Amino acid sequence: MPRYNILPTAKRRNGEQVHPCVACEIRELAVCSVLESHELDELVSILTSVDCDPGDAIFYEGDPADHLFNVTSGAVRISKLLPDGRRQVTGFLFPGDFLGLAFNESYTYSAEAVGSSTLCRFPRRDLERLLSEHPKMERRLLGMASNELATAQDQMLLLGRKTAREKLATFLLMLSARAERRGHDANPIDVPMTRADIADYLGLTIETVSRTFTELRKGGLIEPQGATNIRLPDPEAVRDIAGD
Amino acid sequence: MPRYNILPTAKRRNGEQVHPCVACEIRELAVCSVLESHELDELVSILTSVDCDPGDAIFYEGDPADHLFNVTSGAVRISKLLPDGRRQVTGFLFPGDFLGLAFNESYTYSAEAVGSSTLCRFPRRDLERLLSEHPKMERRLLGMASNELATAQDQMLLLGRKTAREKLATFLLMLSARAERRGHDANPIDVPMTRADIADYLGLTIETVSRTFTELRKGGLIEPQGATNIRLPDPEAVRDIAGD
DNA sequence: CGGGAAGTTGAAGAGCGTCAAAAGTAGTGG
DNA sequence: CCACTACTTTTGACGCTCTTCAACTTCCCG
Repeated sequence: MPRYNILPTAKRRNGEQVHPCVACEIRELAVCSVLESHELDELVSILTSVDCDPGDAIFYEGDPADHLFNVTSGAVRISKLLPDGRRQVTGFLFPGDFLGLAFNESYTYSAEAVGSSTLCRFPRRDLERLLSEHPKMERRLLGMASNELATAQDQMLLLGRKTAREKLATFLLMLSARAERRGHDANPIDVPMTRADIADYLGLTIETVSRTFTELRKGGLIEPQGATNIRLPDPEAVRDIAGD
Repeated sequence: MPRYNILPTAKRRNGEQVHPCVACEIRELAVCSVLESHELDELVSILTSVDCDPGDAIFYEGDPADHLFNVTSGAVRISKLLPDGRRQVTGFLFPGDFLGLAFNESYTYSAEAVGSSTLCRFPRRDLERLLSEHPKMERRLLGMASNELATAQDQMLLLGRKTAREKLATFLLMLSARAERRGHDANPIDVPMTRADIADYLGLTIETVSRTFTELRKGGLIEPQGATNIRLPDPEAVRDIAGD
């Protein structure tokens, strides 16, 4: 079960109390990047911090869409189910990513924490009011939505037309690129999700994912460094396999 | 080759000259729905009408993204290619749908007319200026983008987890629902696209699409009424097959 | 009519899924 | 620290859905 907290004030190294958003490491990536320091106060006033353990549900498909979120640490998995249990993971969200941008009354997908994660939660009504008062936030959100749309189309190309090998290669490069965008190392890649998550994201089974990882490892294209860490000795070779 | 025209004024039945957007049949579905009559003038001043024959390219993946579009008649196909020619159709657009919403410098996909189609074309710079002056247009666009995202996720579920049979059934119901939303009949469905388009949209081959159509026809689930028309004798049965 | 594209059908094969079992990993408590 | 359990991952054998390749048919437009 997620834990909901009011946002604590953060401390600078010298002990000075500062606005929590000002200390937020991923603010530049999030919606908040367009707000001035004094405007952040309005955001904080409607915001709750949410701590999640691995596997915690943030919301389920069909739940009333009362809240919007911003991932601040960890990783979140977005998924949809067919009635018989087949699952499609439609995306992984990382710090800075926005969650819940479906202007319907209900969520059309489920969201769960992959590893330990934290999120900023905004009541939808309050955020919508804030948005209409700050068109630049709306513009920022439109930009983020456009990017998500482009990502979704890349994923459709992957799901519809790529082989298992190409899918895995593309997946690893995606993780690498997203880590880099958040200021982390691009190369030894952190892979926090399980085989089941990866399989459901790539439209494969866990067995095929496992076999394909083995195949890439034996081909010298990946070097596992631990349970959740993979090194790419030759990123260009992986790029060649990924295709697009 | 598409033909570019300045937007002609439209005539009411009594011969009165009226603003072309006022006569536009699909205005309620498009971005334009949020604008007052006098605000439409600003839109018309930056707009060019584009007529396309079947197969005409509207733009290609990689082209500089200088224009945005609104489909006003016909149908448009959005697609991406892999270097070796494998193609994924990521969506079909119908009257009222917005095209080009990728705030990058280049288009990340190609757009082509499926049948004879017309579009409203806006220079990107001009439209962006207009958007920043009319936050309600921006809000409308954000809403449309959210809907597209939800559609994209449905399509990922289809591509990653559905069988050929389920894919075809879902596809037909999608066409039916979209026709209805535009005020057309939901049941004898107009299917203007080729087997190749359908195959590349559903992540299948043309042969599998053809075989599956035959199978559905022999099962009494669809009744072809002509080259581009299909009747569903029992829509509920099709819904059962579609799954979600 | 006639020619080219679009669609259908058949036979064979590949890639990935399914089922099953073994091996590895993590957490828990004595 | 080790044993016990539960879960995740890997590996193997086999089967099925969909693809590939090929031939044939139908449709359409000059």
